[in-house]
Amino acid sequence: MARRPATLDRDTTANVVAERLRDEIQDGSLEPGTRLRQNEIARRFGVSTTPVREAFAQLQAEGLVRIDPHRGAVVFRPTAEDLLEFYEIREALESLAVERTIPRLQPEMVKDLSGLIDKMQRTTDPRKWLRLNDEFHLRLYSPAGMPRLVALIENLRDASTPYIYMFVASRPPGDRANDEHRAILDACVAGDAAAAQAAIHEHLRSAARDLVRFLEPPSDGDGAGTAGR
Amino acid sequence: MARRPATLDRDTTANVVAERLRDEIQDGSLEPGTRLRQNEIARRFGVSTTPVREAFAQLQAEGLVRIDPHRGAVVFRPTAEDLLEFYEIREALESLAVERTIPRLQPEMVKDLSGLIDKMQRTTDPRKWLRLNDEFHLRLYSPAGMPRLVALIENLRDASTPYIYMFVASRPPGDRANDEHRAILDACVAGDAAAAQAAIHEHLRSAARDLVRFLEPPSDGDGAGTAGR
DNA sequence: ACATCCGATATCGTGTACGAACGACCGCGA
DNA sequence: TCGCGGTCGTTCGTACACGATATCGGATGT
Repeated sequence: MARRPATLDRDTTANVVAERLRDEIQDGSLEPGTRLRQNEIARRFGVSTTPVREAFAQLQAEGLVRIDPHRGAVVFRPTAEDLLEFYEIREALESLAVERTIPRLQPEMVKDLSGLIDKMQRTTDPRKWLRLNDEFHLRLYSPAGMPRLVALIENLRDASTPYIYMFVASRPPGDRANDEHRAILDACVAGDAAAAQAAIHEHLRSAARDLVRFLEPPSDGDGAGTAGR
Repeated sequence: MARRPATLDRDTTANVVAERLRDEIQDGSLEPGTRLRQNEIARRFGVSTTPVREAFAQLQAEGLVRIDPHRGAVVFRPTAEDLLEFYEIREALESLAVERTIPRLQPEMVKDLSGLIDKMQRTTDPRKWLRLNDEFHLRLYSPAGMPRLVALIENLRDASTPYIYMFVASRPPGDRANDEHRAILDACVAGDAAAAQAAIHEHLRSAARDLVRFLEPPSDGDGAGTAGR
């Protein structure tokens, strides 16, 4: 059946399913904690269950869903501690990346990155802002010539994206992030590795602080607030 | 204790297939570059092809195999640069882990780790030595209370294990690694984070040096030494 | 009468078998 | 020698059967 124009199938269906699910998770269409039933997804995309399973596996590898054997897949819902851990790891990783980037940073790349910051400043749509944000960081690290490192960073960023999205959607992006980005870039241009790393630390720390504050509204007397997971 | 990270469960056959393949890759039974045909593997384990595919996906996520769409899976063969990159990333990650471990290190754990070093010193079997080596590092980092970080480190270690195995199998383990382990542990006991991190750096750097030297026999006029991959 | 425990049923994930699609290889022809 | 088409092998996708797990209802005991 599904005899679709094969031209667009340049990817395997498992990949396209994974891609669409990833988008839906990251922009909040699928909230953390949602249970993903493979039959339902398969029907929804007009495919069979096997590629859906493969897609689940991919997403699990990326940390976006969790699969409990014989029980199914749920959209991953990290705890506040998990998020803090992610950010600490990212501090170490992005610190290394920016250190390696600095000596190889080309002027044209600087211009490029600067343009990205400007564009972010003019963007109000959360989804677009997030995409630009990711693009800025990944492009910034690409001159380091360490593709695995960049991939790891990308994964970690993806894992917390749903929450950042919720946060950014709730209150406007704010200028602070833009200032911090500018500070990072300036330090890189100046060739000052220590300053750039410090700026990254500050950037990530403030983001983590915001996020945790956002996730844990002041008084939550433990209890079974969210029994999920 | 620290059982396998994500989904280890002898329950589903996909996991057991993945586990056995992982072992075979890591101890060299399956050399890097080998093409894995799902029918063959399925027959060999007496299962169907679907769980084999799932197993491939898991191993790809761990960086042990590479899957090209419509072409199949091959055991991953990192280049020398890839290995160097892994080790640089590990320096950052393990550095962070040991820093977080130090304030929480319990005396009994120290005794435990010390025992592991002794056992390694008495071990000549490469496979056993490797297993103890991994165990030492992962146990050392476990008090940090950062499970994701430990999982990342474990993945990176796994990715280079096949090569370390080849190296260790070719020439006896040597005492240097043991001395370095001892130095790391001593610094931790002394509560000297900086010294511990320096020791880790030294440990990883010397390992990386050995590995690269082993992979690239002296005179190789660049060229297409190993066109693989 | 209420709560608890237990068992039948339904639902969903897992594994098997088969057909379809794609890429690789070989031989034929110009 | 180089390009082209056919054939084969392998992977990818589908449909179905099995098994495990969760849910709901009923029976039992206090």
